[in-house]
Amino acid sequence: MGRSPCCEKEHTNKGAWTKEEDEQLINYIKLHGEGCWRSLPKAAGLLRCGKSCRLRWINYLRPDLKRGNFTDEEDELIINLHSLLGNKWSLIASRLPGRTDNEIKNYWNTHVKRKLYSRGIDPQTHRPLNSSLSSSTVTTCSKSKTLSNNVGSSNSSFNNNNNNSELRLETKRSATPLMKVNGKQDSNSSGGGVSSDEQVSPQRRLNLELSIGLPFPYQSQVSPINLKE
DNA sequence: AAAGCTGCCAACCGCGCGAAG
DNA sequence: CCTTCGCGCGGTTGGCAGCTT
Repeated sequence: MGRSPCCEKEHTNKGAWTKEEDEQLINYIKLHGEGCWRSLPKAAGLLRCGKSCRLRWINYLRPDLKRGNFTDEEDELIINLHSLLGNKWSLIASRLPGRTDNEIKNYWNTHVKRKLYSRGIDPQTHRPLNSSLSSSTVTTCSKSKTLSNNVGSSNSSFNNNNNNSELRLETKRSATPLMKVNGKQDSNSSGGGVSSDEQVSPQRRLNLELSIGLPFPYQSQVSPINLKE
């Protein structure tokens, strides 16, 4: 339906970024800040689509990225947040400075799920596996790809299954431009989105007053999430 | 030593949303 | 209002590295 592709595909590179491309992108953003991703590649002399540039910057090149292993605290935080938010990786990432949604998503699919399974917890519902055995097949998948397909990806299954937790989320982007790191705002706030302590207007505060009646282990640790602390 | 398998992660894709015109 | 544009998100995939047989 007439949606034009995000970029002219003819003359754009795809796949892994080269060092040169990285440097070009970094240099350009240093000079001009983030934003206007669509026009950035041309301006920066990159044969990439804007989307690709944005992703590369956000997920890999940003100076404030932590990288390295997740700590146990981060693990638990991710689990708690996921129990509240489901697969809202960007929201979860906004609570973990220096971590990106992509990174957390990958980490969830590769490590955390397994960890939860080993604790006997269904990673989608955050309830004991027994209680959700009927709905979610606990396959001991031998392939990671099938694992992520089987267990991971369905957003809706989280929402549907999790009927015990009364989620009151305003996760619409209108209410949560959490990660708005676009040009105008500031180029510092590339800072993983959370640094936005500064100027979160009341309307823009994420209202995650979550009243939750989780049957399982996290309720004691769950506190209302409010991005402006 | 080689082949096959598994795990991981960077990057891509499609779509929804809000803003602008 | 309606349409178009651009951004950002979540899901998925390709390919490499490490491990096992």
